[in-house]
Amino acid sequence: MFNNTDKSYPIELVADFLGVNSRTLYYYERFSLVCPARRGRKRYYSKQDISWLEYIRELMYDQGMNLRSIIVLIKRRDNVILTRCPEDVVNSFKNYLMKMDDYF
Amino acid sequence: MFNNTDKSYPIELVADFLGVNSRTLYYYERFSLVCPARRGRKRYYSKQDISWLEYIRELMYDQGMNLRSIIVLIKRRDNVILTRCPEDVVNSFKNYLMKMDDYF
DNA sequence: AATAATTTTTCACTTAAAGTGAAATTAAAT
DNA sequence: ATTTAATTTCACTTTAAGTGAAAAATTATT
Repeated sequence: MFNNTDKSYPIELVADFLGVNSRTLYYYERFSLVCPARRGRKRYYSKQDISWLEYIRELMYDQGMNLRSIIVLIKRRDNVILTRCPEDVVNSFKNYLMKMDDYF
Repeated sequence: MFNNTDKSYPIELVADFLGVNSRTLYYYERFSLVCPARRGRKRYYSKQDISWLEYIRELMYDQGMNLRSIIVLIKRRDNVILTRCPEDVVNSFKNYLMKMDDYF
């Protein structure tokens, strides 16, 4: 139907699919952990975004990582992360205005 | 002076060396993350205990892991862990009375 | 033995990360 | 213009990790 990088799924659907609150997705977005497309003001996520978000949950709940350490891996361009992390997320960390630092 | 597994260092010295509060070491002990010897009621730690504790701190602060996930790795007998984790700690997880579960 | 000193234990507290509920705001649709 | 729906804001909750201080227990000293 949609290809992997087509930003087509609205936030409620994604939240529902992942079993998380949509506020959690807004929360992740503050750290640029995911970069949905905006059409109008609505957010749309790709399949890749969704599996990346699933991977984040796995890292957190199975591997016991926290958001900060996931961000560190993205900044480091760690291989484990890069195979899964959408390009737009990686790019959002190019400007070394470090996302997390505003909030912590 | 002492070999690697000699339990010879008292808690205050270890806490001091690691830059943590001694209460933190008691806290880790509740989860069997470290098993000091007791002579009288005093605790004594080995060199291996100390470098294992250092590794725990590294996992937590550099790798962003949490105590629960470190415990999961010990239970899994994960290779990364087993090379560092003292035998008595590994053994303390043999009885599958899972340490963490009483408290969480 | 009595007292002092030290270690351990307990209890309740602090801090920070992660997440969330609900109202207010803003934009889009009718 | 009014309704509808997504977003934003604010303050709150929850949990993990850690800690301060007093109480209890043990060991050492006089």
